[in-house]
Amino acid sequence: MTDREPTQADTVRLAIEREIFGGQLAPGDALEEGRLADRFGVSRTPVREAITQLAQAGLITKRAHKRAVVSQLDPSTLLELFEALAELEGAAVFLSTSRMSAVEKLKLKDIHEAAAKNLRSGGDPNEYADLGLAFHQQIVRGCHNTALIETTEWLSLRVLPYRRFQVVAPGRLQRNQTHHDAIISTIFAGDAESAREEMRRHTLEQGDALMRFIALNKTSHADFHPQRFIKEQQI
Amino acid sequence: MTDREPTQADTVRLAIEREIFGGQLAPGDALEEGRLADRFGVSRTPVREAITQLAQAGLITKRAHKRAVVSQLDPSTLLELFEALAELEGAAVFLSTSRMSAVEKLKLKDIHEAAAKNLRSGGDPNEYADLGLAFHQQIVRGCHNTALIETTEWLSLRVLPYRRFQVVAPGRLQRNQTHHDAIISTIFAGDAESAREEMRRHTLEQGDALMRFIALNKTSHADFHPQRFIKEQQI
DNA sequence: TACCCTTGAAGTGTGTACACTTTATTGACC
DNA sequence: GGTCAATAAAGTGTACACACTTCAAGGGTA
Repeated sequence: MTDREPTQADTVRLAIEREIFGGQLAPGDALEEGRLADRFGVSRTPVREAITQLAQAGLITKRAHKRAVVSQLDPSTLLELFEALAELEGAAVFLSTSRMSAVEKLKLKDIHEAAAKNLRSGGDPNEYADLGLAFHQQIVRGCHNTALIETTEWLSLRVLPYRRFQVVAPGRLQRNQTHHDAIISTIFAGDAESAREEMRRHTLEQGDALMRFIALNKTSHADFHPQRFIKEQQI
Repeated sequence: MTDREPTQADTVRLAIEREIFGGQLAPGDALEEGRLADRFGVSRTPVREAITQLAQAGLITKRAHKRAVVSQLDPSTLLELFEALAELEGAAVFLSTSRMSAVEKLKLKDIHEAAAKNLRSGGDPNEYADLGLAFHQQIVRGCHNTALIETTEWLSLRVLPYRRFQVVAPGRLQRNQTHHDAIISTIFAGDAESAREEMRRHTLEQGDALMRFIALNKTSHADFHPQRFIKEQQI
């Protein structure tokens, strides 16, 4: 949708994205064009362009003459996003069930089994989280509908800073894996409608679990810093 | 997602949008920053910003150091978009069935009946098209999930320049109305799953009809100008 | 003291200049 | 005449300057 060889605006955009996902920039933090320009050693022009793009992607929020801020997702918005995502991923798996190639299905199984192994051997929860994301991504991409894939991943991006989260909730991992078991079974059975239903329920529950976790761990969600939590609470 | 009081960049963006939907700017047309700046009496800076936003919205396509171009939707892309849209609108109506208020349902019925009346009395097909869009929009918004609504409307925007199209296909209107009948029945019956299914089928068929129309009316889709066709072929 | 107005600083929005990339054109060479 | 390289033209990407808006602090008035 954008460029071939990266322009400075792209470089800046990617850098800001990384900082958001990495937790250096937390939801609610303000982005001041001048400082960013200095920090990245460019002028304000490409910074402004990067901010515009990120705003359009929903990752940051911008109003005229006001500073841009990293999008703050309050619980109800988060719930809405997960509900929408559940529908989109459900739609994707519905199509994927009949459209994934043998190779793609095999790769999905590999990811799933790597996750199972990680779980049995008590491996790194962050690695498990990555495998979980890969699992979802592999299914979504299996629908071979670029528009649907891009839309789903666009939405997914917005909750990504929060999604890794569930790894810290006790018992979540095993339950998550059980869901994935069910999903993969329906896919291999070719039961598209059940696959959709399983996926919807699963993603919705991820959202619920996240909500509960937030409610338990913060009195206010105003200064809520996902990645920092991960670091603090991890084994 | 953007501003409160419109900045020049917003004004330009809206103007370009209107020209795209109005057909003055056809898919494939190049947007040259300098000329647009002159035409709107502003400098290139706000024009660039408008273009960036429109590119992110998918309405125009941009690559580094190349001129921006009004997005060209080839048939396969168009088909993908309609398939994705069918899933999204299906998801929305699934939720809307249980979430629409009595007032919202009434308004939906009003729109539907106005469309029926237009059809019986052989009214303006363009008005019918508008009512059709309103029908879909009313259902989508009934799901009360901002994320899902915005995502659906975002996707819908991309096919909008093509969607009005069906009005010129013979027999389409009546068939369209029958579909809407079915959808509205399932909603009022509270059968969410059937509503989803009806909606999916309906939107998919809209896409199919459009594809057939394009195939019939153009040897090449390269210089395909939606709104001009509407004007030429209308009663 | 409370309220409002002024005033300054900080930061965004836009105009303009220029460098760099792409594309079209010309002319030389085969 | 056709092909390719050099060159000019066009257009984008970025830097910088300045105007305008917002926000906060301070001072004057009731």
